[in-house]
Amino acid sequence: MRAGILDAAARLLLAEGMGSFTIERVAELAGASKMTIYKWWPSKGALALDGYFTTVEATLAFPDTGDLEADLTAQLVAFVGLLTGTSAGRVIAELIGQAQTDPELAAAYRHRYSSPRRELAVERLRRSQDSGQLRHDVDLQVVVDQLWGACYHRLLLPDQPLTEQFARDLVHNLMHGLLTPP
Amino acid sequence: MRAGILDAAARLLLAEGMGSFTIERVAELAGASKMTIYKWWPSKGALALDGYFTTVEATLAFPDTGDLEADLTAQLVAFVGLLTGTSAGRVIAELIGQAQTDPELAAAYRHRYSSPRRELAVERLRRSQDSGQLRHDVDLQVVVDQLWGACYHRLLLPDQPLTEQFARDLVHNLMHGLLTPP
Amino acid sequence: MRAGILDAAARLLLAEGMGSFTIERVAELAGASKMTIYKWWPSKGALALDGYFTTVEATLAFPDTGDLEADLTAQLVAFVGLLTGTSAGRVIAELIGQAQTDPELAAAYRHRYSSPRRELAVERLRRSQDSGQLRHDVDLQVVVDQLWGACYHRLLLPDQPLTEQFARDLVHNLMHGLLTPP
Amino acid sequence: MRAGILDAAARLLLAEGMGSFTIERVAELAGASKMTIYKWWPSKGALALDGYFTTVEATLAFPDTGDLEADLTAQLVAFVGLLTGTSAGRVIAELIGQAQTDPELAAAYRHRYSSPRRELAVERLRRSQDSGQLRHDVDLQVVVDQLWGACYHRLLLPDQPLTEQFARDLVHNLMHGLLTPP
DNA sequence: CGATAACCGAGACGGTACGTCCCGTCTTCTC
DNA sequence: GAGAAGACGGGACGTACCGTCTCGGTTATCG
Repeated sequence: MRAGILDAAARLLLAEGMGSFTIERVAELAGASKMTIYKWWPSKGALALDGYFTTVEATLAFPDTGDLEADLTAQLVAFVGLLTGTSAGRVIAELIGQAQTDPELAAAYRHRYSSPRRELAVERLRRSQDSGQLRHDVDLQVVVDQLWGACYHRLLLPDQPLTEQFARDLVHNLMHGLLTPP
Repeated sequence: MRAGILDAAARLLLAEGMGSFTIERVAELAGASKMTIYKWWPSKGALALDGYFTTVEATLAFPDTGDLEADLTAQLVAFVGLLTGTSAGRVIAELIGQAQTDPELAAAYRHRYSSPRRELAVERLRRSQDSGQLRHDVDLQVVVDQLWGACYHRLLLPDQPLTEQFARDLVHNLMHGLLTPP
Repeated sequence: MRAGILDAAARLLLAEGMGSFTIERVAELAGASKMTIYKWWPSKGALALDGYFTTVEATLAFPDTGDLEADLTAQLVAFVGLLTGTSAGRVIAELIGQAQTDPELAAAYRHRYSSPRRELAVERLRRSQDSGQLRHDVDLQVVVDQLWGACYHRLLLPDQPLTEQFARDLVHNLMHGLLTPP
Repeated sequence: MRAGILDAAARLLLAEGMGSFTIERVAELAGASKMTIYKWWPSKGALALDGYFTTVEATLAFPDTGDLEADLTAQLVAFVGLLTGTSAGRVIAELIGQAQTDPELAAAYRHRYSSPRRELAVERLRRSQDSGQLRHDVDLQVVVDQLWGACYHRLLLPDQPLTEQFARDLVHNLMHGLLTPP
């Protein structure tokens, strides 16, 4: 029953987005009772998130070829591709949006998705820092916000397009700095 | 009447957040009819945004002392201060959240707030680029995402704290790059 | 809209009885919103009663031919005919049943139906008492319970059948007493 | 287990009335499973009735002193006392109310309570009829409705109060008739 | 200056979804 | 192997807002 509900939730979410995502419609689609849903998920956002990640489970493994710049670029290009090439972008944006007024969803998103991702990235960065490639005084968490956070920014506040070139620029800018070399 | 409605909207928004922000409650608070509100605002998000900026109108002028790094740091520190020191942070986060499923609000936010801000920042950056301080191959819009976008990231997905040090790190990282100098 | 709702309520009540009488179904049948119903009726029983009497409005005028015994018999025979010959019997029984746990309905039933009926009967009886036909020490309200109340008893607790003969017996017993004349 | 369930049912019924009488709450109170209850009682009304009579078991034996009028008066006064002096009145009213839409309860009430009571009364009356005190053409079942039925009427449709005097009047009216003696 | 139009408050209305409660059935696990 | 524990689909409850829609009464403009 849990599986059926999650499946129905994912189907509804991908087909119609959070705007039409309703506990009643999920229950109907899943042939389940609303009570059953309320028993297991604290909010509709939490259900949407759970349904989304259970079926989609984007794996985006983090490459480590030794060339940090290439690895980061590859990862970010893939991330941008996911956000723009599939319906994942809209769904993630709507989930994050919902999370702003749904603490349960916010917590779930953090524990389930965003924290582990940050950690993966930090680990990869730390290896380069340990090998002396990156400066030792750099707070690697900040780096994450300047790369992936920048992508989320363009996803959520789409003033400017989210392109592969954007992903490449992010890495290049941050690696080499903006200042004209002396 | 417009003024009264905007005032009521702002009061409600600051007092209870988007979760309780309802056109009916705004109408009641303002002593206005719902029809009047619908006549002037296309969605509750647009009203919330309008109410917020009409009363708060954060001005955050962009300094230009000639020292780009200092100017950016000052600006970002002030921005972080706004987001964390007042109720503006929560309100902005909830507005952006709402905008994910409210196209009217998204457009309004873009035209009214985020685009002009980007442009101000880009102009300041361009002056430094023109003067040769910044590399000429840098896309300045990307820089905006790597500074302000990173702040929004920590606002909307608060895995990591949004501190003054974070703001300083953003500028330093990006200006000088992460790579260990040869 | 009130009229449409009352009509729908009456149709549902007569067609399916109180068991299926649901505010949601009335709303659906009437093409009305549940809120509209809740705005005007304090309970589903009150709505059922209102719907019932608005459309049925049993008039059962009280005859006064001068012959009390004949008048009472005629009235009671007609009453029994209404209770057994139409669907009114079941509906009234269910309304009274519902009223046992629905104070709003109980009050409505009393003011709207049962009190005026008692009064009509008492008036007719009083005329006979004034003319000396009935003993002056008789509490006429008690008489009502011994005639109509007895019918309700057989309606609500159907151990014994509710027949025309029963109606006739009620009047005869009470008029002449049970004791063997000396 | 049966005993525990009946006890819980009775406690709940007396404490909160039929409005809050729920199979789930009885199960919880009794520490029993709902299945167990459904195995033994066909409806919640049947359970309520069973619980009520198992613990209360009003005995109200029927006196026979040879003086019919005194016996009937004593019995009815006691009956009215039960209905008004204890919580039995409300419970019985609610049970009869529930029975209007619960056939299982209606049947149970009839077999368990109302039929035997009628029979007791009829037997007492028949003895007086056999002894020539009562007229032979009187249908004794009708008499029951004109005495006890009248009390139920005032219980279920409380337009007029249910008093000891009422009980006395019932007997006197019916015994002696209403007509002014010639 | 008085008629006439626009505007706006008030709030009713059909809807949709909410989150809760209880029904009657069922499975599971324990004693 | 009976029974507690409780999950489950179903359906109604009463509430909150949505966005649309009349109503009147008050302004404010124009004849």
